[in-house]
Amino acid sequence: MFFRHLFSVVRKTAVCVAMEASNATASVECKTHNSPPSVEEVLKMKWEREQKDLKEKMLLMDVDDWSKLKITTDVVNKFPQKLCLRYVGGVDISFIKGDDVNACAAFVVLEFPELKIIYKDISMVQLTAPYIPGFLAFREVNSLKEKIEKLKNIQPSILPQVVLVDGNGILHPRGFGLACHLGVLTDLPTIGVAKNLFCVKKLQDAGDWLPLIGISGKQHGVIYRSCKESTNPIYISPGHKISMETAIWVVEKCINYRIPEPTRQADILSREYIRSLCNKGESDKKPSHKKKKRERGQKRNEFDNPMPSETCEDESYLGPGLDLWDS
DNA sequence: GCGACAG
DNA sequence: ATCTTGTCGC
Repeated sequence: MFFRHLFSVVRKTAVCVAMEASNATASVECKTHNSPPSVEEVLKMKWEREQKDLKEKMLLMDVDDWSKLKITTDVVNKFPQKLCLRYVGGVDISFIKGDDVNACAAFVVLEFPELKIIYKDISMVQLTAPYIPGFLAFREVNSLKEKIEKLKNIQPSILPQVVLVDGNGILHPRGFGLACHLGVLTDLPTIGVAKNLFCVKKLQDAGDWLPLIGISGKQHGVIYRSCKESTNPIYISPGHKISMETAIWVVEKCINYRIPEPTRQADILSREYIRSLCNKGESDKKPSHKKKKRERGQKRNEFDNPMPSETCEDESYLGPGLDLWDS
């Protein structure tokens, strides 16, 4: 059972998590009408409304047959393809060191359950919006959405039945992370898979706390140990048109290494592209791909930073009743 | 006032 | 996100 892999968090990333205020106010603090609002504050208020509107279209349940049946490897050929999970997508964006605008976006489709790449779309994109914590989607979602829409047009037969997104789903200050945003805009099931815990609510006052093994109410996501080689967990939350249970099931089936294959491949390919940019002429925007792959360089990233030995006493795994933040 | 903050 | 080698362990 994958739930056995869930473990209580004693890592530093989790320490900063705080309890959500019961009287949830807008997370964007409006200054008292003394100083004029900064550009960032204006953006936050505008984007917060947008998130709220889009969130109404979000669906947190399994809507497709494959997600209800969860037919696995051995019987996959005995059923009509419509009932099976066959195509899993992954998206990721990589950046150049000193460039805030130009980045490389990758969208891949893997065949399931073999997890082999059958489609890839990697290209440079322009990211104009700034990155503001809690509003990642406004920086990245358009580039990703375009690639998905492109596939809808040129080869809808291999359109992924679910897309894994690097970033959070409902595990988000306002319950609407990048995975949700992308899901609603593309009308595809999405799953958020983050490599770091995003604090849903900052510690407001001394004494504020958050039970990781929850108390009541809504479950925002799970902390998931994806493989035995790494104690460093990932953070899974449903994005759109998928249930918590199915989201975990999909991620589990996509694990070769710590990061599920769809997003891992998207990450590898976009980095590779950026790298070939640097090796090539700096003025040329269209570099020719070099087939040179650094087998060892990749491998390093696969097993990220092991947990410090002092924090390794986490034999306390969470049970199936895991709750996270209340909403 | 300062640090933290998915990617 | 990005800057970065070797190294320890199964």
